[in-house]
Parts: sequence; structure tokens; C-alpha cells
Amino acid sequence: MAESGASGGAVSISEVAEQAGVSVATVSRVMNGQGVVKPATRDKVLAAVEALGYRMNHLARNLRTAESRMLLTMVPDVGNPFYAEIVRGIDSVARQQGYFVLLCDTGADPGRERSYFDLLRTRRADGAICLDPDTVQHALAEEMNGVPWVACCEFDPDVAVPYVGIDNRAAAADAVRHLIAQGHTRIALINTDARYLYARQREAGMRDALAEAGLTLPAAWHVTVDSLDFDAGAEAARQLISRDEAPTAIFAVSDTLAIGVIRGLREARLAVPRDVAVMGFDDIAMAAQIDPPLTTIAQPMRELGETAARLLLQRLAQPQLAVPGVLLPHRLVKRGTA
Amino acid sequence: MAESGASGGAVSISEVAEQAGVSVATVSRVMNGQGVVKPATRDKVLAAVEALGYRMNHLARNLRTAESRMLLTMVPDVGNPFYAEIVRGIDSVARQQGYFVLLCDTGADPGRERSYFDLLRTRRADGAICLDPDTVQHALAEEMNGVPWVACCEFDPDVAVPYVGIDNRAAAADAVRHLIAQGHTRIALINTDARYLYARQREAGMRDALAEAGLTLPAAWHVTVDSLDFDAGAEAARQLISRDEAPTAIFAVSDTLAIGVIRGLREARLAVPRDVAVMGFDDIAMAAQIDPPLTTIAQPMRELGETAARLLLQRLAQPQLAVPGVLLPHRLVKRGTA
DNA sequence: TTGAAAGCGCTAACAC
DNA sequence: GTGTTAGCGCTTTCAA
Repeated sequence: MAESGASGGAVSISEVAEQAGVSVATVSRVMNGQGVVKPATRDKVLAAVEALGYRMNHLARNLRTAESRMLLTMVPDVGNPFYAEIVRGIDSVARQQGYFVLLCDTGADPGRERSYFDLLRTRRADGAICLDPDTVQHALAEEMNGVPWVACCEFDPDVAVPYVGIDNRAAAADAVRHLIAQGHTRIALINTDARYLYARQREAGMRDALAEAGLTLPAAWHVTVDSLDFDAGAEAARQLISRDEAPTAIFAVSDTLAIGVIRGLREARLAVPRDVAVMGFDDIAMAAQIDPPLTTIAQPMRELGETAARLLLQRLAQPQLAVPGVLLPHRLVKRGTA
Repeated sequence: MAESGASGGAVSISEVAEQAGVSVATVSRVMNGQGVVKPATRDKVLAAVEALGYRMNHLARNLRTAESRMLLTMVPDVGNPFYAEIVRGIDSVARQQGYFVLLCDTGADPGRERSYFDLLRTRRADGAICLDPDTVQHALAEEMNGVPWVACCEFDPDVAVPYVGIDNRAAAADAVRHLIAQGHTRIALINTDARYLYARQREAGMRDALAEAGLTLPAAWHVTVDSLDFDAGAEAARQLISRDEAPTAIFAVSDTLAIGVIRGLREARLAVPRDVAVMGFDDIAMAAQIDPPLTTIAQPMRELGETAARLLLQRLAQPQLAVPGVLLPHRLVKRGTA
């Protein structure tokens, strides 16, 4: 129904007003449920809206109200299941509050990130949630000051921006303690890019746990990869097992890496966890599917996203209010690999 | 560096004009590189822009030009790696053409889809790419007629909308022929929701291949699941192996399902492919990581996305031009499970 | 080559 | 309760 006015182009508010025999102000009032309108008038307007198939032009409304009802979400990699789950969390609270989310893949590239951030200054988005490395956040923080944004997972404590994340250092320490409790003393680390806060923090946590047990992390057991994909993990595993003295356990800072590690090990005819134990981080859905299922640290991804969105919405509502940083709990999930 | 005007709020074009001692029209011209402006004037304007830190308000521009430079992408599930890869393809060509993509998770729910589609009619997006079930596309096609959109993966040949996809029927037939070539005669199907075109087509393809070999698909070997997640696959596998006469091979219409199947089989102490062979569909990155690696049909996900975006852009550029449907090639990837 | 002015479709004072 | 009107920040004729 209601497709009559579709001939020319979009129906505007004034056409509705004319059809209903009222002013545009009245139409606006009923469309927004604001102000008082006599029921009879309201019905006339609604009838006209229906008859013409009127849809409000939000571009115009937003120009007037100076808001776009769009929330920008910048992630380093939309294909990574870890981020995908966070995005879902963000989306659910945003939509519930009448916002749409504009999802952008930055590839952790400051240039791309800057161009997306520009959406805020050009009024196409009201606020942003940034999941990019804290180092790139830091670089942009100064010029982005004044625009409403929050940090998720990655955050720079020195930048006065609301954030939500987990205690990566404590979580990594828990992970490594678990390995140690299984009797391992030769534990390797596969880490990413030190541009990421989590990478630095998880390494620190690992060293904490190692130190408690009087252990160390020799350079030979410390490999750094520049991507989180499966192949990077497999390649790192190959390197590790070719060392003179090979580790008996590997802690990978992400599940995707850990899953690649397991494949690499398998291709080298090494059994997990018998020959080498593997510990991941994140607890993506896939972790429970592989054989043996991956032992890992679970992050509350959904809540991370929900909280980030709430923080941002709160900041938009009360820009001057100081919003606290929040740390959510992690959890060790013991499965078959360690 | 250009952060002076940041005090109050955004700098507007008229402030730039004043600062440069020219009219707003001139500022507009230099901002858009249109019309001829004397180099000296242009420099004055640019200097003012720089000094004030001016960023154009796209909301206003878009209201004027009646375009938003946003492309809506509706997917049934952003968390599914298959869609994630397609989205990347879309994003890459969109960004290259100066468009942003608004990614929306519909959950294959017509209501949600309708509300997103509304972004088009309210001018917050210029066009849409829809990956939802062809049946929900069909339901909406009538009321969405007139708005520019294209279909990706799922499409209804009866709806005159440009589309890109693969030949699901031929691909599924290839998959099943492979199983038959391995000597299997008791082949089960795990399918989704018949709302999806691909589900119906893949089943038809399977029946084609079966018929060629004088085989059939008994009801007992045909299970339908209502989600594509791992657990659904595992549960379906459990059902299948509890049949009086259990199948020796399983064709799952998606890799995620197939991976769940393998886990289900493993939990039941059945070896893959020795006890039962498994064939997936899609070739998501994860397929190569599991043990044994998944044999599957590869879809050109990236190209699917890129093509969809190009089709849409083309349609936006020339609305009246008839855009053809395009079918991309698939490929059988033989690995360890069949 | 540049400027003045008329809107794009809507909201929000302010009148009546 | 409802209407009039002045913009929101920009683009785009049309004149000069």
C-alpha cells in the first residue's frame, strides 16, 4: 500500500501538509510526537502520510538538529571473529537507542582511521568507537580532541577518553600460570605488533607469571608476527620447533594465531598437547570446534561491545560528564590443548 | 596546525568566506574543484580553510545534492566469516569510489530489513546491497521498487534486480559427484532454511548428481537446521549417525555447518573421513585449519562483494540502464575430509 | 571570474 | 492547538 506518491521522487513534508490541510509545523509535530496536536488533526496528518507514502528525509532533519544518529565503529579487521562479536554487541545497544552503526575497517592504518574520523567532523556520524591500536589512537588523540569517541579493548590511559577493556596483563599471567601448573617450564610466546596495547600488556603478564616461578623468556622462544591470521600462527610454530631447544608450551596472544599454531604443529607431526601444549586468547567460537579444543582466555566480547556503545551514548548525552574507564572480567577456559 | 577555530563548534562555509574576503559561492567552488577560480583567490580561500580548520558539513551538502554517499549492506549475520569476506570486497570498491558502507545485520528478519531499507527512502543511504534470503527479498521487492539496490548471493530471478552469485546447483552437483566418485552411495544432506535460494538450489544440485548415479536421498538422511552455526552442525551429525542405516558421507551446505559436523562426529568417536566423509561449502579460511582439513566448494567471496558493489555503483550512475545478473565460477577444493 | 540569492526538507521559536 | 517564519550549511543558477 501507500505507493501512490512514488511517481516523481520523494514526498516532502509540505506535500503532506497540503494534502492534510494543515501546516508543515503540525506535520512535523505529529511525526515527532512532540507538542500537542488535537487527535482529529493528527489523524488527518497520518492519513495524508499514509496516502502519499511519505518518509521523512532524515538528511534534512539531521541538518537541522545537527545530528546524524550514526555511530562510527572503527576496527582493524572486520574479518576477525573476535571483532565481529564485539561489533554485534555495539550494534545491539545502538539500534535499541535508535542509532545505526557505520562499520569501518581501518586495517590499523592511521591514514584510513583519520579519514573515517572525519565523518565526525563533517557531521555524518555523531560519535565513534575505536578499536584500533592504542598507539594510533594516541597519534590522533590530539587532533580528535573535541569529537566524541570512546576506546574499546585498546586504550591509552594517558588520553582522556572513556574506554572499556579487560585486564590483559592479569589475564595473560593467568594463562601462563596455568601452563606452569601443568609442569611446563619451557614456554614460548607468539605475540603481535607492539603497536597494540594488548600485545605489550600480555607480554608483561606472561613475564609476571614466569618470574613468580623463577622462569624467563629467552629470545629464542619469543616470536613476533605481523598479522593475526592462521598462517602467521603456523609459521611462528614452525620457527619455534626448529629451535635447538624447543619449547614444550606455546602461549599465543590470540585464538586465531593459536589455531594456526596447532596446524603448524600437526604438519610437523607434533601432537598437541602431548608434545607441545597450546594456549590461546579470546575464546572465539571456533576455539571449541577444533581438535583438540583450544584452551584459552575468554574475553566477554559481547559485553565489551555493549559497554563501549553505552559509554559513547552516555558521552553524547552529557558531553561534559567525566566517563570512567571500565575493565571487564576475563576467564580461563580449560579445554584440550593445555 | 589548523585547530584554531575549534573553540565554539564547527566552522561553516560562511566563516571561511568572510575570513578569505570572498563569497560563499567561491569557497564552494574551490572546495569542489568546480567552476573556474583565479589562482590567487583560490589560494586565499585555501589559506582561510587551513587557518580555521574548516571541514565541510556533508550533511548540508548531501541535503542539497540529494545524495549521502553511503551504501547500505544488509547481511543475515555479520559474524559469519563467509559474509565478512564479502563485506571486505564491497568495502574495497566502495571506498575507492568515495562511498562509505553502512553495514547492517538483519538476522534475515524482514522487519529489520525493512527498517534498514528505510535508510534509502529517508536519504541516508544512496543504494543497498542485500544478502538476505531471496524469499525476504521477494517479499520486499514490491515496496522497494524504485529504490536502487542489488542482490548478492541470494537473488530472485523473478525480481528485476541486478544480482551476482554463483551457480549453486551446479556447484552442489560437483560436490556430490566427488563424494560418489570416492565410492559413497549413502550420502546425507544437512541443509538450512528453505527460505534461502542457495539451500534450495544446492539440494537440487545434490539430487541431480545422485540421480545421475541412480541414487536417492532418503528422508532419514536429510536434515534441516535453522542456523549456520557450529552447534547446529554438530547436532545434525548426531542425528544422522543415530539412524538405523547411517550415511557414509555428509554434504553440509556451509563450512561452518561442516566443521560442526566434524566435531559432532569426533565426539561420537567416528573418524573422518574413514568412518564418514564430510564435504562443506564456501571455503572460509578456517576450512584449511582444522584436522583433517575440510574438503569443500570454494566461492569467490571477495569477487562476489566487489562485483555487487560495482553493480550497485553502475546502477546509481545510470538508473535506467538494465544491469545483467552475473554468475561467478566456483571450484572444488579437495582436502582431507572427502 | 565572482557574487547574490534561492532553495534542499526539516525543526523550533514565536505568534495567534 | 496550530500557523508563520527563520534558518541549519551547502550548491547552483543567474547576473554582473
